[in-house]
Amino acid sequence: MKTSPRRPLILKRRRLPLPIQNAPGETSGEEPKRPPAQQEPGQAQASKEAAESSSCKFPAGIKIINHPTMPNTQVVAVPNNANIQSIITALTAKGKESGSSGPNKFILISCGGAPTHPPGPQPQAQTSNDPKRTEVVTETLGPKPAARDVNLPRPPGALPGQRWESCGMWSARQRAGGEAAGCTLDNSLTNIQWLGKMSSDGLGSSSIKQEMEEKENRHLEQSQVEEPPGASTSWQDSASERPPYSYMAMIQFAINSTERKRMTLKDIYTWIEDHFPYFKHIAKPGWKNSIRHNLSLHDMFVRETSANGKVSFWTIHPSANRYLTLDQVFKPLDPGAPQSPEHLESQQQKRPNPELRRNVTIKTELPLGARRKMKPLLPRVSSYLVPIQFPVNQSLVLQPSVKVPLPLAASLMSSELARHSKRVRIAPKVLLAEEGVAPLPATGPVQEDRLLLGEGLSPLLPVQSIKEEEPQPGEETPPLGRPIKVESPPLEEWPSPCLSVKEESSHSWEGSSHSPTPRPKKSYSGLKSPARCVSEMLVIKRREGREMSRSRRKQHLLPPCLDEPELLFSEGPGASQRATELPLPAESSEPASQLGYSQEEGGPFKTPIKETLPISSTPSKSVLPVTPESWRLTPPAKGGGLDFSPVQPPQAAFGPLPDSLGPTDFSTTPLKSIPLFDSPRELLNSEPFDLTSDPFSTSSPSDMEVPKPHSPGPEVAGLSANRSLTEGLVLDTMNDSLSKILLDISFPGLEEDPLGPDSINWAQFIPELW
DNA sequence: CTATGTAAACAAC
DNA sequence: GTTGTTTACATAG
Repeated sequence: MKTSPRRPLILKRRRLPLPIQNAPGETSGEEPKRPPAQQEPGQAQASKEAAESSSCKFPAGIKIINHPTMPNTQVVAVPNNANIQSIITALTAKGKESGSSGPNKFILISCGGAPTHPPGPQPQAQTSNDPKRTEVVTETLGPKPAARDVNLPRPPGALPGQRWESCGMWSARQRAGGEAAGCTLDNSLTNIQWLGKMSSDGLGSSSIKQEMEEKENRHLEQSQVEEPPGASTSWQDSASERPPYSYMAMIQFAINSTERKRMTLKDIYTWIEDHFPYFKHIAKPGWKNSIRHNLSLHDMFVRETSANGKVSFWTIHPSANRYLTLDQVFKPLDPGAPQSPEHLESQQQKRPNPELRRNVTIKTELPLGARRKMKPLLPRVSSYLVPIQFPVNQSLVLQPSVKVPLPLAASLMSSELARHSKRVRIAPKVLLAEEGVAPLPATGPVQEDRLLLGEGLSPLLPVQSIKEEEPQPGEETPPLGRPIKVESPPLEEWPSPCLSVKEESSHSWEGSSHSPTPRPKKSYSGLKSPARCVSEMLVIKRREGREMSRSRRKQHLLPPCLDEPELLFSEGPGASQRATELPLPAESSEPASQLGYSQEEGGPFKTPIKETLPISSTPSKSVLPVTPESWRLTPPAKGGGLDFSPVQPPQAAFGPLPDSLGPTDFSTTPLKSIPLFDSPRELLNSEPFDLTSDPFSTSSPSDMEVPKPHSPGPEVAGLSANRSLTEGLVLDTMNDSLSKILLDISFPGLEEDPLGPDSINWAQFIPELW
């Protein structure tokens, strides 16, 4: 597929059969795996049917009302279990029929309904039911061309209970499953999956891809360490070709394929061999040396020792972990089916294009084999859209929580960033030194990315950190000295409590702090105390060091913060507090806010480092250009391209979200849709959160009642209690675009009603919703 | 320069 | 021999 530049992919995708309702969202279901690209036919049909019928008629439960203030715009309340695709198809037909003179824009919002999805668990977040949501914000989806899929967040499997972490847009494929899985974010912001998902989750149900992904993930996870070789099948064909992923990326895939997100060296070897036959059959034996070399070299890989000290597990520093999984990345290219740009490689690396989103253009492939069947997806950067991070999953609705915005913003930012710049790295690598940040789950200073991402998985962090424990029960950790070696430097380095990080010995910078060991290598510890460190340090040691020798030492992670975007809220840094301490996801309380800043964190982190990140991964250097440093993210992964940014969804943040608001009436809020921005960036610039802007064409100012404050942070925060954000879709049949939007719902009841007089009481229009 | 990939020397088990 | 850490070199971008 190519993408036309403007045409929203989504629409295209629409054609595909999405799984409908039912979605499979659940994990359970699972469909058989299908190739990613396509969906099942059957479904497709179904959708068609729906569509057709729909042209005018829509499934039961769907409510359509004219938007009070926006011309040619109708608000469509879709039951959760409805097949969103069908609805979209029908609406599109309807809009086309109407042409410019009639309703040609539709704002879809979930109104509850039987949830198809997963039954069970719902995250707290969900509450989808609330209907109240209305308007606003934006998003991005779409338009852009390349987008691939946005994933919606929740993995089916994810348990609500666990906080889901939604990974936000990025898919979280990983199921969290029991563990925390992290979410994986996909890096690709572009995924469209969300569509599918929406259905399931929010609107409809199903997302095809996700499922697929999940499946894969499952495999991975299940197999965790060892999977059956077959799993990777996708590739198999290409077996003999060298995978387009760097060792770093493969290691991440391997580690992230496990629930615990840790793996022994041997298992890493095994996983790689199983998934990439090339290494099993063709590569020289030296590849293992390279794996080890990469593990030692990159700070993002942290070695943890079991409690008893007998077993070493390699983990990915939470701050740097983008939770990449093979599925996310890889897609078989088929000759026939070209994947689209999307897949392209991410490569960031390779492609110089700055802007191009990877998508399209790129494809690049690796030099090597030139084409590999596997395509690397994109990674980190997002393409245009950033997905929203809300946990959309289930319901579209975002949680009302106030904070939400931030996260979103963050996410957006990140994505954007990515876009703009070249690759943004979302997940920065943290410099170790600097890092401090990361790990902390709870306390820590912010973790930037993680937060963003999703750390949500909160569990992850903790888990990981904890990891020690589990493993060997027996041992346990001795607290004190656990067997492990931790050498971590004192706080500074990694703040995170949990994780262990390795330290670097070398860092001079850090050196200072840490002490002791002559050479510290990494350490990990289990928990470290919570010290948070300040990242201030940040120094970059990095290479800068030439100090070090020239050789490369470990690549440090950058502090995420740095990268992070403060952007979102551009404004203000001030506003944001950086959360230094953000609570963990778990904490919940205010997740969002936290998240938000998390990004900002940058502060803490920031990487001084040269702009370029020292880090290893690296996507590209380019990053900078675009955005200055504000966020520069570092991509951790360098993998050939794959770095995926870690983007993490802020799930946690959301997760916690309260459902709190009950539905109340909201008053109005006009919707603002998001225009399709070409670039996410635009969105951002445009004030992401600002509700004000109206995407849709016109937007009437009036409409915008939304708070929108300009100031980002605040804004978000600003949402008053009576308001909530939720996610919705804007279908513009004039442009054939489908965009995600955040709806800001306000509840009129409250005195405060920000909206003001103007506001509209949606309840009046769509009682069902509320 | 940076990111990667390789190879290899060493050290600790 | 395995696992880890580090150096060196080489190469592509």
